[in-house]
Amino acid sequence: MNEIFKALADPTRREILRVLREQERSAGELSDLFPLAKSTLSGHFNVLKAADLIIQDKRGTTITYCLNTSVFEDVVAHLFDFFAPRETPKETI
Amino acid sequence: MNEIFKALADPTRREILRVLREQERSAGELSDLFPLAKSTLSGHFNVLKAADLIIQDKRGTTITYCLNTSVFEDVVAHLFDFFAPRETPKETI
DNA sequence: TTGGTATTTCGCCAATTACCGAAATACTAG
DNA sequence: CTAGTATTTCGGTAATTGGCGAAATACCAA
Repeated sequence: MNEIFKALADPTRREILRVLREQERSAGELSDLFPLAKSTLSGHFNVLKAADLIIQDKRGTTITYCLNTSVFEDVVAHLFDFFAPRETPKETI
Repeated sequence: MNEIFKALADPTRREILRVLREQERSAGELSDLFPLAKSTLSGHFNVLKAADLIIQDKRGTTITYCLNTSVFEDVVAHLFDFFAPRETPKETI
């Protein structure tokens, strides 16, 4: 979970996730949307992959990334770790 | 919102929030719970304060910190920015 | 005012991070 | 195999970050 929060700390990576929320895109398409070097974007993809926030799909020389929404609940659950009211434990009964 | 995600990126700060979720505590009490220099903890409090994640209450020489749960919904809402299914826009109608 | 306690600020350091351009890798049509 | 495209890896840099100890600040009882 630390990886996820670390990944979300960077605004560019959050923007990448926002874009992928609309639809999956190739590395090239993503790089066209950001004023950054392709190598930089590649590094960001690695961080997001390591955090399981995106999924990579290789087709020939093209790599497509899509959002991994299944981690969403995990993130929210962990947010409850420090944001939920103290009465939460009882309410779960 | 960038401040919040930046604040949440550090495990120590997340732990601080977890502790404050149980109950508010003074800077000294918090520092007793972490194997870190008081100055380091003070730095962490500053980050959390800047992100509006905690609220500071001064009483004499004692400073008490408590969790600011009102930002929780904001955080979750922003999580929807990149995690919500693409159908969300319609469902909000 | 002094001394003691509570806490923050400051200066320094090592590690990490985001960014870049060049080089390398992966793939494929011709 | 070659050339071209797609993408990543690599090495370098500047900025940021988390940690520390010392100094400074804030407060208050005596």
